[in-house]
Amino acid sequence: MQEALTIGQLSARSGVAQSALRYYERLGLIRAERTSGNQRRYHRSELRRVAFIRIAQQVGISLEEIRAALDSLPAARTPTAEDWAKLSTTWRARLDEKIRLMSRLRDDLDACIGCGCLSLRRCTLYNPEDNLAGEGPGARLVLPG
Amino acid sequence: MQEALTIGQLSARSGVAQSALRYYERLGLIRAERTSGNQRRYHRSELRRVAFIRIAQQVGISLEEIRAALDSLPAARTPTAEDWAKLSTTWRARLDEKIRLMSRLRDDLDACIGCGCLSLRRCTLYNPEDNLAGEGPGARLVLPG
DNA sequence: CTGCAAGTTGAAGCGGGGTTCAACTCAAGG
DNA sequence: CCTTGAGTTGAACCCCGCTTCAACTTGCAG
Repeated sequence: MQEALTIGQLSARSGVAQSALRYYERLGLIRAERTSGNQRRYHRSELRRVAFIRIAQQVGISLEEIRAALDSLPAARTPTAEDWAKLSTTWRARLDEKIRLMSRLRDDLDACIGCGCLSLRRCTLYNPEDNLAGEGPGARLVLPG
Repeated sequence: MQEALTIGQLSARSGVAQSALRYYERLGLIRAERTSGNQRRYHRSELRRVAFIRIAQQVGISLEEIRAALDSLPAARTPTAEDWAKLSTTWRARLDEKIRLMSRLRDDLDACIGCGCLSLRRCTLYNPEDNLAGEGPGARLVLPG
């Protein structure tokens, strides 16, 4: 098993179920060669792809988006450290954005806890873009009773 | 429309589709009285519940969990500011935890970008609990080629 | 050569979070 | 009244990310 990994090995090493690996293959996220007997054999570099997929998922990226990103890797050669780093960097930006949003949500929530409000119309937490303004009487800042 | 809201009004004010509101009702997340002609009429406090639901969803909480949390609200009276604040505070903790996890993910990703690695076995990013240790040859820290 | 674990496939199922549809009924203004 | 828009229902459907199943076939150790 020096060169190629069986699906069982890839699964054990990556912690991803075999069924999920086959599913990823169907979606074009990973690739496998076949033995004469039609069994999958994975190149070691697929380990890295799988790792990348799981990490991206944790960042909240859909499999379709991940596929698109992976498609940008050079097909001709095994991706280098720089190739991966480049992709990771774009994930890093996504992560930053997510963290930023969640932090804001938290801060807004703090403000709302202060007044006990969860006002739909005024609360930045629920209505960040203020796109429901001018709706008539509207919710009040403080609970009626 | 001083006292009760129709489903159309609640939908417009909350930005949540009518179908979703009916769905939430089926799941026991919100309630409605009925007119003599069987139409839903929502108490204004339901606006607040809906706001709460959407916020909780953004934090990544399932509808079932949200239902459980909302069930802890006093059924006998309209929830007060303090009731909401108490719930919000527990969400705040969830948010903190999520932010903590994502920040760690980001820091780990930074480290990995530094070395170009996405090693399954060594990388804390992918294998935080180190639960795959001792798997044989294993992935190397630096890409083979 | 045999026997058993490991691998193969397509189709179906699942849980979450809804949307869409058909076939009605209600409410309210002219 | 009558019309028209708003509401009602259950059932069916959708997308996502998988898992499970049945019915085989391969690979390899003894």
